[in-house]
Amino acid sequence: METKNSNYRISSAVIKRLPRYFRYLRELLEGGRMRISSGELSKMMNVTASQIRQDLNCFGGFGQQGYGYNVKYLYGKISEILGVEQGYKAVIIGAGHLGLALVGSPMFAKRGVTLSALFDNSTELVGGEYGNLHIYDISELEAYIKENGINIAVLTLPRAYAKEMAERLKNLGVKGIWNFTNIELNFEDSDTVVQNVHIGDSLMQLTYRMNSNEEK
Amino acid sequence: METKNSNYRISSAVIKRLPRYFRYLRELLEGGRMRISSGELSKMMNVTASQIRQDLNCFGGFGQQGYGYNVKYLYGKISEILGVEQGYKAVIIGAGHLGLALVGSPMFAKRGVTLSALFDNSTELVGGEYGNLHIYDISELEAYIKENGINIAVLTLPRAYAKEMAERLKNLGVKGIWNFTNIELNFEDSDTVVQNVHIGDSLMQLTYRMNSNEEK
DNA sequence: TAGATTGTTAATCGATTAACAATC
DNA sequence: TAGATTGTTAATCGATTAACAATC
Repeated sequence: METKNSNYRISSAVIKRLPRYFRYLRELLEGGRMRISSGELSKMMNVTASQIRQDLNCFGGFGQQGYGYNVKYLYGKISEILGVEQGYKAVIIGAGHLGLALVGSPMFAKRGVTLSALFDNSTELVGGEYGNLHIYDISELEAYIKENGINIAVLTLPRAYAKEMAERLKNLGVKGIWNFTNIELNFEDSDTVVQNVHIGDSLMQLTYRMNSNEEK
Repeated sequence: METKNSNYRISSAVIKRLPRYFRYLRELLEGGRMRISSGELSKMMNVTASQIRQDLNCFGGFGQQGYGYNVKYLYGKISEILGVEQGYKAVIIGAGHLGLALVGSPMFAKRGVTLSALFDNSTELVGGEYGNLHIYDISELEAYIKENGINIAVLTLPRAYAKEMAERLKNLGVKGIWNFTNIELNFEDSDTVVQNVHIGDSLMQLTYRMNSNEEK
């Protein structure tokens, strides 16, 4: 990427905000908007204009004084930063409801990730199709991943299998694991990164807020 | 709740960490562990002991000098803070794969939330059952929610319906909306709280990290 | 040119960590 | 009592906001 300062570490506070910029810019783009100022975007997103300018400047000067930001250009830059242009390829491991829900969603396509196949260990499911994706037996995992250059594995299998499966995937050279089991996986110092999803934590934030609302 | 300082605002940094404490404490409890020190917990969780003590002290002195924290007691306190003891009752709106995946998960039960029913607008699904839950027609929503004292609605319906449905729920007096559609809902100054889940943001964090890993 | 808005530095604010007295 | 570990204050660190010169 030819953005500035590729070396110094971007704070995780900034990283967590990037996907939200991506979403808002996409909407602006789809709405046919050509340009946007940090001031106007800040109102839409309920953050300060200062923060937006600071965040973007971690990666480079994407705007123009007196003009603002070109929506299409900025969207492209953010996409680049987030790896959307990399054309990552993913498989889903576990063809239960959650796996199938993910197949049915436009989320991956919008983010430049191509879903390639499903895997399961149930003989009932294996051999079937869902949303144009074939469901393979889990024993075919090694061959499939190597042949198809898969970078990402989505874990939607029972948590009991998660750790073992993650190891297997790391050894296969899969570079990203998106983990929906409620286990916290992590590979320190590995070049396989794990993103743990704790959907229950979100439910807890909701109930916390409901609860503290009530006290007033 | 009889914890200290119920009045002053807890920072959102702390709130976001609470569910993780809840998870770790639960595991300790299930493992039969009686007590834990901030030092040991900090090693398990990869945070500083200082942070743990600070976080817990926002709500009260749950430990004991020279001893540490009683696991069961602390778990109880955290549960209280997070609203787990409130016995919230939830319905799921949208009986697609995502909705059904949630029904099948122990997540709600573990967090003190009782799933009560599913709603959908598809005549094929309405009248059916899934995981002991009845699937009602969406037209029955008003009556059902009032009769059954539902506090939480989980939105797993197509995003096009989300905004309208959220309004409807707010007017029905539902106190919490857990929104899985990719829309950002918010009710300022309402006593209905919305928790937006942006699962795609998590995917983007994964691809960001994969991408920045590659640059090295 | 004048107006607008960025990029960036400096100031502020808040969150994290360190340290230690209190106390079990 | 001695040892351990909390609760809490103070110090540090980092993130956010404000301000403004640069510049389109």
